[in-house]
Amino acid sequence: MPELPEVETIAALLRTGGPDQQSICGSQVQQAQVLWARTLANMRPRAFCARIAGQTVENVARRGKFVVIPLSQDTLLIHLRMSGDLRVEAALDADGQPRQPEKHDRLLIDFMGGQRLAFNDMRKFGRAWLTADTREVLDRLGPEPLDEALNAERFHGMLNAHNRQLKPLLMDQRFLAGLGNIYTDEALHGARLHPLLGSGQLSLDEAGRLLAAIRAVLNEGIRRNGASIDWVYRGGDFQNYFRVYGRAGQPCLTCGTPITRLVVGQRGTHICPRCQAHG
DNA sequence: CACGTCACCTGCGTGC
DNA sequence: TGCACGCAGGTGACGT
Repeated sequence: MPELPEVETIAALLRTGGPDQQSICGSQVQQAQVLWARTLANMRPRAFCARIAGQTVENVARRGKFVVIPLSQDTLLIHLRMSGDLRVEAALDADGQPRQPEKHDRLLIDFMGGQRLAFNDMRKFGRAWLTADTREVLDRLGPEPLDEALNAERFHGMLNAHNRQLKPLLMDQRFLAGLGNIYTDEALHGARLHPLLGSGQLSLDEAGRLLAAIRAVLNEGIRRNGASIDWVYRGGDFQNYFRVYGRAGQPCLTCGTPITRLVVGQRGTHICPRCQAHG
């Protein structure tokens, strides 16, 4: 799934529009269709459709990996998990008939004025919440890695408050909001840190390096409109600039040593064994 | 508290 | 060709 840069790209496209689509801001919901009930995290389909109808989209933002869509009464929160995607299209086809859902569409929101927001999610892991109080969903998230209020000293303190394997800690959304498997591997390589290092052992210098590397990969991901892999989210090209992720056996772009793959916390993990020597 | 395992889902690539 | 298996950008519930 989309990690922070992909979610940011998707949210920005919905908020400001793009070459082939308009912004959804200011649009009023005409009706919704729920094609897979479990996509709704906190409501049943009938209640969701009744409650969202008539509300107007005020903005589209992001918090961690959540797409945050404030409406006139409630807020729609969407988490894309592994395979989710959001697209905007015309609600009616060329003949004026309601457009048929695409394969794996789970939720459709039609607006007055003829636009449709479609939540497509092959693996059905994605979730949507409609709530008047976003805190009940977002409260558990850690800080935003790109928030300037976070600095090396604070980050060092956060890391040292635990003694956990570095990679699973970075991917824990309660610790820091937005990193997933790809950007974590890329950031650890950028910081020359092994994913299994104990977070409690990092020095201030290492914490500062790690925070800078996290921001560098996230900012580059955003600048390139995210990564597009296989059938999941298309649009960005950051996948062409990975330095370790998916490159097992290929030379490290820094030192030439073959990249190796290991498993950390059940997730495929890619490192340069020379640049990221353990201990 | 930290870590491992499994569950939730569908689809693709690989090897027999 | 068929089929089993491993793998996939995430998260949460358990058990140890």
